[in-house]
Amino acid sequence: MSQRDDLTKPNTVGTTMAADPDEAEFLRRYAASVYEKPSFTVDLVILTVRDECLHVLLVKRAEHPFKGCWALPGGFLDSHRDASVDACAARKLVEEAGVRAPYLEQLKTYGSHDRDPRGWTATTVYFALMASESVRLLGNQEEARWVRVRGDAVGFDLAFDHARILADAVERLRSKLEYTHIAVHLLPEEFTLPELQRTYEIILQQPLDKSSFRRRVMQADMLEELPGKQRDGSGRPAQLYRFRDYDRRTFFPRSISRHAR
Amino acid sequence: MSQRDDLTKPNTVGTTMAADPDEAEFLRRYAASVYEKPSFTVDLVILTVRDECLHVLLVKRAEHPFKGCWALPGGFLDSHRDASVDACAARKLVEEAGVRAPYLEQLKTYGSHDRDPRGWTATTVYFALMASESVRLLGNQEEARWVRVRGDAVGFDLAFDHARILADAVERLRSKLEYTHIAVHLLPEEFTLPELQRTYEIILQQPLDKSSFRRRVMQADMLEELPGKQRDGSGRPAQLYRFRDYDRRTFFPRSISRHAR
DNA sequence: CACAATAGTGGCGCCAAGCCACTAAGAACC
DNA sequence: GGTTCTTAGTGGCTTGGCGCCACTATTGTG
Repeated sequence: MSQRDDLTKPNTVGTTMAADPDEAEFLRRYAASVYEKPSFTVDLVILTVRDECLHVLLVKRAEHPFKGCWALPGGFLDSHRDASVDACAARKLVEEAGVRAPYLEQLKTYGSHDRDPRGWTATTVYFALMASESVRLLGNQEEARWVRVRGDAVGFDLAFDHARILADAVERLRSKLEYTHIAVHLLPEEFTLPELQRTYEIILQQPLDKSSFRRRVMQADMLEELPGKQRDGSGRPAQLYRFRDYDRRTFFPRSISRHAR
Repeated sequence: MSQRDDLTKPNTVGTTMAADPDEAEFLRRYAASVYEKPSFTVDLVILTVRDECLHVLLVKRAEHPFKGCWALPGGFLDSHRDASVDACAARKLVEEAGVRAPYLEQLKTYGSHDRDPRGWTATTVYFALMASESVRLLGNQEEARWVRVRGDAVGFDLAFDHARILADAVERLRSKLEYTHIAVHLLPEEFTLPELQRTYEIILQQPLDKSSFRRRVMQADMLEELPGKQRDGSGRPAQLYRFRDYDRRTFFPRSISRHAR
């Protein structure tokens, strides 16, 4: 405990500091931490399903470094406007994608001296799910675009460590899909069971059995049947459902078994 | 996309900035984010099992705010010494608890304007598991102490939002115990199956069936039998085992069913 | 009216977990 | 030395959810 550099900070320095043999070392390190706080940003992995494929929202960087390169949307936390990291993520979601309140969850924080050529940065990454129908991109279409995700990557390089971050987000989405309901956030409010199953299949990249899937979903009692409503296609129309409670989290008793782990 | 305050930063300002109607607004917000970066710290929830109870390592704060209050160990990231947030957490683990390489996993990042009375701070929290036998507390015993966790809290107030953080860490530990092997990190290298089962029971706060537990663990093929070795007590001696591969992550095919969810 | 296409149901077997009774091996006590 | 206590370890039956697959239902189309 002799080398603690804990939450003691600026305003109290000099007031309650005891004369201590380690004081010089303490102050040296303290000064360093004060004057070289890492830059702190919040980035978003915004995912949706369209055209039978998982897509991620990317923006083209207008400035160096990685100028012209595609990157995850995000940016500096504004301590004046953002009451919390969560609030910052919600703000950026609105500003970048013009979306009301889809699923938003903190993924992980990435920070190192070399992830940004300009020096030490930390970014807290959130991942968001939304229905492709509810997306209206604001601003210049050339700056932001939905990009198809194949496997756990897009087909080209991303700025910074964003490729790694995207891969982590996709893996998290996959593993959560195995035992939770969250795929409903990738669909519009009203949807059919075959549509929901197709969404799971697209993300898990594996066909699912119709009967097992229906049993699983219906036993979880998470859907509300919309009486009389049906959606037609080329075959028999399918019953429309609505997700019952967007706040409740439903866990399935077993994971969907995946052949290749 | 008109209000992006992305990773553009100091050294490039003025060099590649285009004359833009939003430039004034951009610079105002940019300046704010540069001069008011939140303080960035790393805190640790270090957990162990001793005396049939979950314990967390707490330190007594020597400085304001919350002077004299118990808090999670942690402190400022030192951008000179810490190559990454993970490295910072590993360093603090050694400095605070004098431990080599136990289980260490990022939990979550907490950041807001009001979690610290001095202003905007963000902390990335890690949680660590270790065998109580391998713990040797360094420094003054009055500054750091193992504190019993009842439910998901200690019996008194903690500094900052550390009570909430502790509760989140305990919940994460519980949910991970339901489908992974990680409780082995709470035991010494050599242990018996009843000891492992007892560890699960203590953390899950629920008795487990011996037969089911043994089947589950043995089918996962994660333990190595230490031939001839037995540990004796008051009854029949139990077989000693060693965890086979500390890097591999084993998932059980089904969760342990918990009665009260 | 047959047929294609998609939605939805039902039944069988498997597998891991719950539950519980049983055996195994040592210590303590008489 | 045998009985009893205590804890370790095994085995068998039941249960519940999922994989699998066949079957029915309801629409459009030629």
